Amino acid sequence: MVCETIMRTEKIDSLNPAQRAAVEHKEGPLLVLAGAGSGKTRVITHRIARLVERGVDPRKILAVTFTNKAAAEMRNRVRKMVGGDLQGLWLATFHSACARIIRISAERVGLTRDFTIYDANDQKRLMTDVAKSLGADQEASPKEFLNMISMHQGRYEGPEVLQETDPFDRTYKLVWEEYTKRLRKANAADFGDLLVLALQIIKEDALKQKGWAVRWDHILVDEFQDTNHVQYLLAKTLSQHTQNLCVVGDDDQSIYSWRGADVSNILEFEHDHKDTKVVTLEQNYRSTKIILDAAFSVIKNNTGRRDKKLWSTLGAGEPISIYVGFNERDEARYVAQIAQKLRRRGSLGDLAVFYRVHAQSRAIEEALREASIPYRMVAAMKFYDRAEIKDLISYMRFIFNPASDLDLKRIINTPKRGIGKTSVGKVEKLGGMKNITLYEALKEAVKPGSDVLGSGARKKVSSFISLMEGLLQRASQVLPSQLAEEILQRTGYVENLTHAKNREDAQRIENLMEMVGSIRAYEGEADEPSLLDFLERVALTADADGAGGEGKAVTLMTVHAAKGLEFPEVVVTGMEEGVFPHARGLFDEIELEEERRLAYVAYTRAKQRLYLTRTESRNLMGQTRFNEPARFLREIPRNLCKQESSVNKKSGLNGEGMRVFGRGSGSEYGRPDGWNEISRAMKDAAFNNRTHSSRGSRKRSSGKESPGLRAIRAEIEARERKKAAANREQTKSIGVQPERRRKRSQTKGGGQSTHWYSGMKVHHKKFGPGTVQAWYGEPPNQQISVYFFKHGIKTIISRFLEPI
DNA sequence: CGAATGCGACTTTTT
DNA sequence: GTCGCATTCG
Repeated sequence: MVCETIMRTEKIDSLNPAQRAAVEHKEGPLLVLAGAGSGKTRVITHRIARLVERGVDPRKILAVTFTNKAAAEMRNRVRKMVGGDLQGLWLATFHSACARIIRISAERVGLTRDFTIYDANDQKRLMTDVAKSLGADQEASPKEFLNMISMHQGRYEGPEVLQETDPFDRTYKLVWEEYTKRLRKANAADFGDLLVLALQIIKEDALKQKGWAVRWDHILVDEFQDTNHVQYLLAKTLSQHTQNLCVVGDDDQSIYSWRGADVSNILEFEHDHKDTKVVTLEQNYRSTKIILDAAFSVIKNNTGRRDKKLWSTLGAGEPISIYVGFNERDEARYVAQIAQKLRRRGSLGDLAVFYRVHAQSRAIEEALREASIPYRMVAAMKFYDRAEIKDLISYMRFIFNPASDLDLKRIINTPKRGIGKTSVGKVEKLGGMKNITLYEALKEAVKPGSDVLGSGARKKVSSFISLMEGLLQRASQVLPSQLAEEILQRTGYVENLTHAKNREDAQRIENLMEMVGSIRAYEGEADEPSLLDFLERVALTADADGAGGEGKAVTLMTVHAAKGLEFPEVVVTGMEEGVFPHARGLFDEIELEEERRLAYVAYTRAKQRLYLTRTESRNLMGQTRFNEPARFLREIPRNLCKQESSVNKKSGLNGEGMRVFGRGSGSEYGRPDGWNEISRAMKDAAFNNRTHSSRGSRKRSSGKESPGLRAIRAEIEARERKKAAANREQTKSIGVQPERRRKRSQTKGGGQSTHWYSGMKVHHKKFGPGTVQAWYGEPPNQQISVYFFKHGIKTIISRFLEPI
């Protein structure tokens, strides 16, 4: 304890030599390779403080981070260090910094200061519209179009890179151009645009060595491994005149390549910047040695990483706990047990539970609620996602920027005011013809002499327009919160809910009140509260980080959300092939390595204790799966682990299994008998096998499998081997097909085979790439089939033979 | 025009 | 299991 305190103090007050070198570095490019927990944020904040101390004007410093959270934290720390005198320092996320730049120079890229930022939802709705109107909706889904666009944007490429000769590219190009046109017409920009447009502006300036290009003397970039090409170019262009570019990152923690992050930015930084000073931070101040060793033994399996290994003086610490649950509820119960243990110590806040995908949180939440353990979830946008909140925001956005057709369409008939699809469609057409915004078209349509609308609709539209005009006026006179209240009142939104009188509606009203409250809170906290600023925050803030509600509660979040955080105790759930690593990455080396980095990030969040859990059986997306243990589990040396308990102990398997499948509740109840039989048989086999192998040494039990199992295994393995090659080819070719719109076919007959399994006849057949459908018994029991991920029966059998 | 119903699709990560 | 969408019906 004493030791720890000393350590802490030292950590705060002094820098180690490497850190100091990074902080003191004066001019020229600087690359800081900062391993997990090596004091990366400290280096940046100290460096900023040091620059100011050395007389650099804070106005000449730009520090960019990736998340709002990081930016806020950094701001706090710097403020403390420098003592409040940060006037003019830019410390922001890439996106908000770019938004700011664009607002100031909006006219140069065809926007006005009041432009709206479209989030993923808005983008999708707009794209749906665009694709439909161009008849391109058969070529790809809106989401796919958007993905392609954002990929190109991230590389700083425009539609002009597309080949006219390629039929798909030609449509895609049209779609892209139309999409951009409509965005601009709505005076809006999407996320990708923010970066691209800002870069455009800056590049223009760079040619003449003026304006934004020479605005800052020092550029600092955090989480550099997550930057995409545009972000890289932004940093580079902004620092061209001084070369004072400091980038900090860790290639092992690059987990955003799926959205365009380019690790080569960090791997090749030195090639691109002559005379780069490189500092590597390898001393870890966060985790115990065991945790670091485990993390390293996993990450070292990746290729092409920069060589480094973290070390720590914090002592070996506890072994890593591994728990094998029967199903996700059992797993969740185990999590709740850990939480209870901490609660008795009064340190619930020390615990964080991670999962690969949000869908996993459900079971955990339920178990925690059942045990009355408070938790807070770092969920993406749950609150803002609610319809009523979106409505209110749409009102506010429309009032702020009446060119936003998307918002107008959302609110024009919410609450119901008799302006239906037909009317809107007519007016939309008018707008399209005259090339004016929807709102302008509405005004046209009610002018005397116009015959676009019938008299009934006309009247309703007029009254809507006057309602909006009234609110538009108020916008400039009152604070956002006041405006919100007036919207809710004057549009009859709240009244409408009050009348309806459902339980849900009451909740909706409450949510709206909460929203108004949070706007007020914003006004109290912001330097210059304005509608513009507020809406920008809404658009650029995905993490609704629980408004300071740290308190005594367990933290639940995805691994991605956990990056940059640390907790004394961490549980990583769902350590199974197909869950973590996620099924999508299973067949691709590159993606698999990213999953591995993700695991690395997860493990290195833990300071003192790390728990890893997996399950025998997992219900996810409506299907029950029996997954292999995650390779990220197997890659950890056994001597660092301790198996807490597992299904082969006491009630874990048979008792629980019977309960769940025999007379469980919900969808599990009443399954046809075949289900029980197959699961029973499998579990029995597992049980028998486990009782042999789990005793004593942890060696693999290959010699101990029963003759029956061995035979089955041999047979299946032979078959699998034979199929493997063909299978792989097939998977490959299927993967690229534009056939995705077609439903997966369930043609009978093809590829069906039968195996004897524990004295039971099991049929199985290939169902899709990497998935095998298996069932027990004869039809009509087929419909109770189980989907075995990846290898089918082999998965189950081989799993039984593995200790972990 | 709007409500009800059914259907299907979609389930990785986020600024 | 959940959501949004589309179609249908009143």
